[in-house]
Amino acid sequence: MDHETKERLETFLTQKGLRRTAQRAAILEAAFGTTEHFTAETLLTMARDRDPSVSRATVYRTLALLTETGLLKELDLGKDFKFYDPNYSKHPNHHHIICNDCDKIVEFESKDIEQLESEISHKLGFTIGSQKIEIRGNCEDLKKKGVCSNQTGCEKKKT
Amino acid sequence: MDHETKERLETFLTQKGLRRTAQRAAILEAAFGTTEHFTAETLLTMARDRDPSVSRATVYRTLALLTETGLLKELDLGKDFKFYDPNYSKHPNHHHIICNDCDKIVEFESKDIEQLESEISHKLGFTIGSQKIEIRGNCEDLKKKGVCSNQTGCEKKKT
DNA sequence: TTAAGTGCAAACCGTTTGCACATAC
DNA sequence: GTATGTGCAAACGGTTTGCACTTAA
Repeated sequence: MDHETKERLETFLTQKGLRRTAQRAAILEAAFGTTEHFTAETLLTMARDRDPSVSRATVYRTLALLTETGLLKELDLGKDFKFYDPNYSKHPNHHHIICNDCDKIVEFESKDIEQLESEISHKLGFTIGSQKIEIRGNCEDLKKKGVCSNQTGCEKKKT
Repeated sequence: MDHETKERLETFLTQKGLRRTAQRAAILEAAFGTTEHFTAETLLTMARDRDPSVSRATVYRTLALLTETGLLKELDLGKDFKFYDPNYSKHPNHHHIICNDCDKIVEFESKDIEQLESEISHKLGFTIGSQKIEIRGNCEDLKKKGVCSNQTGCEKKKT
């Protein structure tokens, strides 16, 4: 976790008047110690690696705090559970391209597309709020290696 | 429901070897008798207006058949339930702009955006599959009239 | 006649919440 | 000391499913 992120998290705790608990520390380190997208369940696992006492309830409660402050972005990728994106506050305008084979997620930005969307919205009588683009396709790994690099990205289990 | 749609539904039933039941008829008429997006629950209500014997289970089972055949498009609009789009098979490349105030959904297409997305995907090493764009904003109704036209679009209740 | 379809109620599963206990301040 | 935070288990809500009954073909 870089220094800037650490500082942002400190500010977050202070401004909201939140207590520094061991569980919150473990969850924050887990969430922002990666640039990968994760689910509530994988975050629980990662946080428990740091502090086994972390409960599922606290993970969900902390996720709610982080998303409403904008430190995490909630993603709806068509699965029946949510993903969380720890890169959003640094790159608020990025979009996602997702591999259908291995669920690998790559981020991109495009001023051109944003401009076009803005024009279309205006023509349709809308004041634009947010834009979300999700491209699905196939990454090169399957073709090249016969298997994607990330086949294990989505399995989940309870404890 | 126009003649072309009717024909498509006939083909759908025949090709899948599905029986023509009163309940299916009611659900199909409800689903394709509108160009609006709907939820499973609103479809249940609409189908029951035609045949009160329709059950929630049959609605869900029929929705599964229609989406896997491509006659309906399942939409994930960030709510905790799914929307279904009956216009998709006629306009497979359209996207959505949604009013944050009233949940009004307007559809649009853009070859330019598709082209840009295609280029970006290629650069990132992806073979493009599908593209999904969701713009959120505010429609003009609230500003003009002080209220959106569609405030009742999303409430749901069980029976 | 009989396999496909249906309604009902229970199960499912990710997420939320009430409550009693623990703890940061 | 006390309000905030926590773990646990139960509740929640949209969706799915097992089962016995119905019905189209």
